[in-house]
Amino acid sequence: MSDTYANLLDLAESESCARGFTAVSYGDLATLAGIRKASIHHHFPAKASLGLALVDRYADRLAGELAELSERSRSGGDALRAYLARCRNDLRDGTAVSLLAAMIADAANLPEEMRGQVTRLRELVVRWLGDVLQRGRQDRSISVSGGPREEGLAVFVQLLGAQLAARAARDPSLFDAASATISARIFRS
Amino acid sequence: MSDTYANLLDLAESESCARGFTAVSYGDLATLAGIRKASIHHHFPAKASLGLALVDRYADRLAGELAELSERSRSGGDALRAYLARCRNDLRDGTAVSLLAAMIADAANLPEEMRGQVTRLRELVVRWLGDVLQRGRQDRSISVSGGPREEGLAVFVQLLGAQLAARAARDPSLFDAASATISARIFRS
DNA sequence: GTCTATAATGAGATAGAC
DNA sequence: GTCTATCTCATTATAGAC
Repeated sequence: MSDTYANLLDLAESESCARGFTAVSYGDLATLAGIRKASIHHHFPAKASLGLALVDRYADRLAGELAELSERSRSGGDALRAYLARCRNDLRDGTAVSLLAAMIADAANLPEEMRGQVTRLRELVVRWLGDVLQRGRQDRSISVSGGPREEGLAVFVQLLGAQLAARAARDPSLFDAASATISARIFRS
Repeated sequence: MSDTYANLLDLAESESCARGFTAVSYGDLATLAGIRKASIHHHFPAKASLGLALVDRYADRLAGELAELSERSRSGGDALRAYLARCRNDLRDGTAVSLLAAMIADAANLPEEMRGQVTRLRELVVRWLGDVLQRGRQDRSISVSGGPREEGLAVFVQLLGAQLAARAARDPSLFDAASATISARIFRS
């Protein structure tokens, strides 16, 4: 794994969060990386292989980060708060969303294999959110009316929509307004 | 009524709901309409003009439909239920979303003028949802904890996320699962 | 690993005949 | 209004030199 390889993945991720994987071209990446676009084919023969490498790397990182986030949090409420902050942070100045949100928005134009990975990633996050809500209910930091699984999915899609609406308006504060009810509805204390 | 013009808009709308406006080409539309792509330029000289006509026509139709939906509903709860059914119906077999959702997902790649129209459309719907929640609170068909405006925005982005997640998975039932908490949380009776 | 050069395709768009 | 023909440009991708 050369520097260029990882650097190309970094650039592809950043650009995909801003405009979607489909809109990112080898020409864009070549310019950003300071090499020629033909050179990118040495690392990623086809664009689908770049996409797969991108989502696979992200899946590993996300699973690790969520696990770490659970461990570090002293309550389910803390973990959920940290996840909210993470989503908010991915918005940058309102020109981007998290990679998972970007891929869900763009899924209809993604290679089939990539779309399957996106579904698995969504299920991973929804499951994690359900666990966090369950934990928060037990430690009394969270109050949800429905079952943790369906509430986890509800939180996920609300944050997904909030991120995409904020990017569309290029206004990160829209995310805050659109996700405020999660805090208001769920957190105790 | 004129034939090709309206037909092209219909086809562009249908394809945009499935794959996003950016992914729809003159070549696609020409094949679907049974004409040559050069002929499309007679009706829409540039693709941006097609996009503008598309979103403008949708804005008119949506405003009318929402107003009619308010009038026909006997309570705020009924109006919200009808809106939920409308979103669900736009999913078709899980391969599409409502045009507004599709444009928000694709906004980063849309012509600037189109993006402005998308923002105005989003504000229109969020305002309508806020009014409906307010009305439902007064007629006691709806129970919301927060203010109608922020709850309206929350409902909007949850439905936005639910639609896009369902399209990504090509599974319309995912929309049902992801929007179930709206009914559970809000409706009285 | 990166380069130049070059397909091969498909996109949006224009000119002008009918 | 629709056609053929053509243009320009961007895209993914390959071959082969260095």
